[in-house]
Amino acid sequence: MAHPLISKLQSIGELGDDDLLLLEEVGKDIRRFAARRDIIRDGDKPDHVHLMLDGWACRYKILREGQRQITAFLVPGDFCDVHITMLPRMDHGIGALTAASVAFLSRDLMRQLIDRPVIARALWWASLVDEGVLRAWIVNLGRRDAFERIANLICELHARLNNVGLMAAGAFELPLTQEELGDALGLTPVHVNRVLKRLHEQELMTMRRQRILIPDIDRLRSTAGFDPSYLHLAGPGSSRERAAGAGAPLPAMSATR
Amino acid sequence: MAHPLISKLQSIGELGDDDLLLLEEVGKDIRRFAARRDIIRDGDKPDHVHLMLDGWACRYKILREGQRQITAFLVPGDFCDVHITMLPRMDHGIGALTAASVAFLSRDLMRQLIDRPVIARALWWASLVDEGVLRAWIVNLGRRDAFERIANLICELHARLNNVGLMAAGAFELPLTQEELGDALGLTPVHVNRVLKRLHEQELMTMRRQRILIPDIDRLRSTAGFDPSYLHLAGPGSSRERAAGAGAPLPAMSATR
DNA sequence: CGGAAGATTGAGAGTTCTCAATGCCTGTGG
DNA sequence: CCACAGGCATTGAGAACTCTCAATCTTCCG
Repeated sequence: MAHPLISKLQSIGELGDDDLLLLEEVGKDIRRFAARRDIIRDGDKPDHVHLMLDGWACRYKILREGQRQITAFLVPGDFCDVHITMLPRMDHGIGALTAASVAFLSRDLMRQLIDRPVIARALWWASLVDEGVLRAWIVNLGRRDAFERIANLICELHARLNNVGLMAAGAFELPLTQEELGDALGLTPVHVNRVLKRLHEQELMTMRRQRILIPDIDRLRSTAGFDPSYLHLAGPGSSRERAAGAGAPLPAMSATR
Repeated sequence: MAHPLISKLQSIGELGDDDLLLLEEVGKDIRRFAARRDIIRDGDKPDHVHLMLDGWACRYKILREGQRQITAFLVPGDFCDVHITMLPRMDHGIGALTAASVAFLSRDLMRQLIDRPVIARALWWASLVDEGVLRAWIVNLGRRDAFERIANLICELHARLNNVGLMAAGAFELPLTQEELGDALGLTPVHVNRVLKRLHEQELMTMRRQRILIPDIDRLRSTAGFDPSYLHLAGPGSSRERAAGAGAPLPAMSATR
């Protein structure tokens, strides 16, 4: 069975048979984490690379006074910590938001993956997109009020999930409490609640029982001022975006954060 | 003459003679930009990779109502847009903050650089650190008030500049107006001004004439709650931090900052 | 059915923003 | 060398947005 990483890489580049063979190795060591459990802690020096196979997780950092800031959401196909291939230790933690399955890849396997040009290239693409997502997150926190902020995050998740086929007619699962949403957006849970109410009243979106309903995505996008270009998703018409010059076959899809 | 990229890479890894020879090529096509000029615009599809050689620049994004959010400061040795090696177009702009010299590297040269294992590895390290800086930026915007926010940014710049020898006894050049500082921190220039005044009154730091004075960096750090671990700087004793296990040649690299 | 976590709602306090006026500095032209 | 213009820095006052503290209601589960 094709795991999420395979789908993700395939949506970016053309994988060869040997690539696929190697990628099969990835599913060999799988571990499960319960919801709200840490997958990796700040300061850890993991000796495996972790890959999300199922469930949601988030990157987060805890400050002095115990406040938490979430810096990214991880969904199946996202790596938790490519960092540790190069950096000495984790500078943030990763926690499971739902029950989750995580593949543990040995350093050796990771190296083999990276030695495959097509895979390496796809991973690089994904990492650049992730960086764009981080920048968008900064813009969201720095320049938008709570209303636009929430709407924008939902638009982003909508776009990303839609892109990997996890969307059903204007609705999707969002396994987050209002508090977690606040930790991601730099808001208190109380304020998240009030703004959510306002979004609901204006019929822009509804969050109920870990589920998001969006009656009219275009209207939500325009009132949120959402511009998906940073996700570099393949446009409907555009067969696929293409790097300006070089002749690399590399399209879109996002990931992480 | 050794340009900033060489110093930067050398501080990360041991460069061979052929590496150095290749890096000499980097200085062949240099262009200058006046202060406040765009180096690259949002949406551009540059066919060269740009490298900062001298001066400061910033990544930024302009929103609907014209508000600007700065997402990174670029100093000599930082790449402006490794992205375009893979992604189709810029999803943000880059502007010179001071007069700046920028090296233009052809795609071909860029490819040759990436083919060098040591250089690729160093670039990848830098890119991972940059990602950590982006996450720290998010934490700063999401969970700190204006006072800690400004103090933290200054602490970070202090640490980074100190690390590359651009610091002189508790003081350094910061070629930013209060408005630009606000654009980086998600604050209005008026509020930046008031908080700067408070920081000055408490003798934590002074910003005057594009220059930062820090009487006691440890005090500033502790009141700011600054934790430099995300910069992964070489500790004084520790020759260099080192990845837990292996050392492999790797591909990618990413951007700047 | 009882508990506990999460969602709601109200009231009051703080932080940050907006609008505006004024002061300071630097570079230019006379 | 001095006057003036324009950009930036300061300061004041009031408005807006978010937060804190608390109480109450719902929903989920054992």
